[in-house]
Amino acid sequence: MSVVVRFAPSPTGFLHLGGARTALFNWLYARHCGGRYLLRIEDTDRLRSTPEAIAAILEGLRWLGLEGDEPPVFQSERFPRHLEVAARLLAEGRAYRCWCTPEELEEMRARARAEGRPVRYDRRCRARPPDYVRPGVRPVIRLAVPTEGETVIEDLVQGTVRIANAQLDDMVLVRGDGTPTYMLSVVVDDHDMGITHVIRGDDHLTNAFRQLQLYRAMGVEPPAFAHIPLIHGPDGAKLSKRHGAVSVLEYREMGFLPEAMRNYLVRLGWSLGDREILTTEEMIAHFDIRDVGRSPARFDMDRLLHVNAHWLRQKPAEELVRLVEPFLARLGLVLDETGRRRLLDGMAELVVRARTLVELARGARVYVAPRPLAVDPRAAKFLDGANRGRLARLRAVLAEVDAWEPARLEEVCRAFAAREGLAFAKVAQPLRAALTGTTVSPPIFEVMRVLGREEVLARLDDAAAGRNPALQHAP
RNA sequence: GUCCCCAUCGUCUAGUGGUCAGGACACCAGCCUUUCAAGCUGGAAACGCGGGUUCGAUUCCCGCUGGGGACGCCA
Repeated sequence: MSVVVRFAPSPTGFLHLGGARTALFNWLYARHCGGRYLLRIEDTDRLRSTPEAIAAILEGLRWLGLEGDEPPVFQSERFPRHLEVAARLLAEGRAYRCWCTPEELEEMRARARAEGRPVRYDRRCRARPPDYVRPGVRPVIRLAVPTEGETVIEDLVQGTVRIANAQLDDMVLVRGDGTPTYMLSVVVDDHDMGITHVIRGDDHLTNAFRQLQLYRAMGVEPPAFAHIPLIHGPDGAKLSKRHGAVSVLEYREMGFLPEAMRNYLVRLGWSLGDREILTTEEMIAHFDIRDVGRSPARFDMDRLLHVNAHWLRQKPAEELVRLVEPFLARLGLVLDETGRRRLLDGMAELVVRARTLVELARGARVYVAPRPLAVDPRAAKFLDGANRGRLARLRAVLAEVDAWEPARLEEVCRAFAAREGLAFAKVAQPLRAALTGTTVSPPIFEVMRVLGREEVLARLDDAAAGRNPALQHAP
């Protein structure tokens, strides 16, 4: 049997990390099995579904490389089919009209809760004759589920889970306004789309029992279920907005790489021995939904940063330049030919100091920012009167250096420090401040190499003359 | 309240009826060093508790505790 899976987000918000991981697991399972991975937009709640959310979700999936193998199915376009199934169930006596008002249901629930009974619909309308009518009320259609016995699910992740049918509700299939509910739509669509494996968050586990009853009522074979644990925040509660960024697109803005996101996400609940770093090919080769653990994982930003730093370093310099350009633009920096050349040349020493593209852009200003360089407060302290004079003397020496390469430059600078009666560090830090505008940078002779003699001399002139403005915004 | 799920270092996890319980992130120390990183070396750090079963339980069973999830004419 060929595997068909789907990712089915409801477009009431953005694609969050949990959804992204669910999509990833579906995608990996399909790729591993040589099956198909489909997308379905669950927009049955017309009031809360928005085009913006649909666009954001698809964009998030595109960024992560988890687009569907076929164009997405929009659930709302399949209403007629859903209603047709409901009508059939009604005709067959497997479903019935319920004339209870929301107020009555609320009262029912309140009383059940107060008395410590399960909070369920009491099925009072189930026994009414088919021609019963209650004036002024638009009935809903409910599924008549067994009240005795138990329902068992052989979940690929959760194992055998059983629940007493008394715990089940006669769920609403069609609302009073005649529109189908999620419960009905999901089952009909999964069946019609030929879904063989439903892989989703374990917040849906209890729904699965109800849905199983619907499959039976429809007389069709249910898919296999795999309910994966949710991602929790650092405090252990279900990941939500109060934990900070949850939309995957925010992670793109923070300078994370899609391959790093996939690598981080897949290791939450799934592992391959001791392996922490995995290529997408390796994931596909080894992933099995059956190996996913049952305990929920907490989101850990430090770990994500570490994984991202790793994948950043795998990239060739050319690609990093391309990737960092938009982040430079945000800092108000435009890449001209000189900046591009320097960035490419100095990238190796920049990337080991960055965990994200945002940090990379920050480090890149040394090669990209125009003269006279803005200087941050800490660097400014190194550019006092005494040091300016010293930098002017050093400038004269550097102007005459025979070979402009790091080892030679270091020799010359060390000799200069000795002549000034100073430890080398006392010369290096002011030099760094003048050349980079900061106190943190790649090795100073590397910076000089990349910048070239002319630019170095010009920056020293700026510093000696006190031309550098203060950096306006903290880098 | 009812039902369901979970439980190995702070975090992500590996693992076994007998292991020095392994790795990674984070943390600490040292080396390197012109700053910051990276890198290297070392360190601290876990089987929630109580009962069983067993020659022997982190591992199997039960209970407890703790955590999470679901209980909508939301999805």
